[in-house]
Amino acid sequence: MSANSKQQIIEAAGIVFERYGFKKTTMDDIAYAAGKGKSSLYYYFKNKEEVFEAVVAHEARQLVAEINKAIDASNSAVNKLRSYVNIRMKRFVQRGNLATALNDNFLATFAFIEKIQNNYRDFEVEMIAGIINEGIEKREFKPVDANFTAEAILTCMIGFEVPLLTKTKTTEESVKKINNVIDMFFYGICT
Amino acid sequence: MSANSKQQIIEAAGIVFERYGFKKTTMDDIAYAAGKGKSSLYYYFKNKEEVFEAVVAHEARQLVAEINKAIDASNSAVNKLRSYVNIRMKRFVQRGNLATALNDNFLATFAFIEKIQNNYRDFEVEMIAGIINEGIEKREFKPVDANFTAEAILTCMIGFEVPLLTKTKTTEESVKKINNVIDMFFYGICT
DNA sequence: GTACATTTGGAACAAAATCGTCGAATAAAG
DNA sequence: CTTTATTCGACGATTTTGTTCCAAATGTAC
Repeated sequence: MSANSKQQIIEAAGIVFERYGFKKTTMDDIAYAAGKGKSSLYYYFKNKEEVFEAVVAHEARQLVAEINKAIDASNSAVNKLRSYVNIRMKRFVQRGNLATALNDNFLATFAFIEKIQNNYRDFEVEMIAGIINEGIEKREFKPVDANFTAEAILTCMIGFEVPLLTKTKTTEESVKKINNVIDMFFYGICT
Repeated sequence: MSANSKQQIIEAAGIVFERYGFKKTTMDDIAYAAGKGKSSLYYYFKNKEEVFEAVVAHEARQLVAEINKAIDASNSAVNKLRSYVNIRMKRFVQRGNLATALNDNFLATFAFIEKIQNNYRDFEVEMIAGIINEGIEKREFKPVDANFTAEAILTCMIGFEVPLLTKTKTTEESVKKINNVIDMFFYGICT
């Protein structure tokens, strides 16, 4: 099982999925983009959905790396949280196969995406909670329940993703809106 | 035959074609986007290709209007020619169903597109020739054969479209390149 | 070299998608 | 009401697509 070939396929699939979405992308498309025969894909993946999941997982890893970098670059907890939200939203719209995956039945697709995302929810909560805890230590935030607050913020953010999935709105508009909400969180949290 | 419904379909089809290209777009996609039943499309169009042709024709008309506007706004013949080239290239990449129509067999698609475009070639030659003639009258250009020169410029421009069709390059890069060539034309033409 | 595991792709096939047609339903017009 | 324009659901024929199977090719260790 060459990790090289597998990665190659994942990256090729990422490009094609992003262009055409999940439904319209055929295994032939992926194979052609990866420079392999169609049946070779089945040596590395069980089916189309598994390829898609691998792509999403790969992009999620990239996203995490990017977020970590931005977080490290910020000094205050407030800025860390802000960077986190901004990057996450931007990514979700731009490079997101998650977003372009919608084609036919919206609810079915959304459930499909949600299932994949759920694996990362815990991770995200942990990350946000970490930032909040740091903010509490630094006296930037009130001593709230970090996990509970993190859950709330994340849920709120997911709420903002839904209109991004349905209507192809501008990122800016949504970022502006969500920043307002984040501000609300801050003014309720900050000492 | 409601011109309204037909136009509605054409515009919806334009959006879908632009997103997915000719091959990946189904009649269902178009119908859904236009808010009609699939079979209703066949009341207005013979088949998928005819819908596509109507879309391209529609966009061509828009392009012509845009070009005419820009040409009228320019004073010198040199600037008119430059505006013309810039708009044409930009359009070709951005809103061009012509460009996104490529999916599988490149040559077949190209032939398909070429066939449609040929109807407009004469028109374009005439337009360029008009600009050149004006330039000659105003002593901006040498008294060259306007039609022949127009043919040359157009052919040259089509040559620049090919890499735009194959590789998804930036517009800027191509515009820069073609502007260089246009400059070459100028320095060979200008008095 | 042989023996073995890894990797690839051609052929085949069932299931799904898709195009375009037909006829009936509905709306508009006269 | 009669006629005409328009829409849509259902259907058959054909093509596409997802997936499997198997043999060929390639690499690897002895």
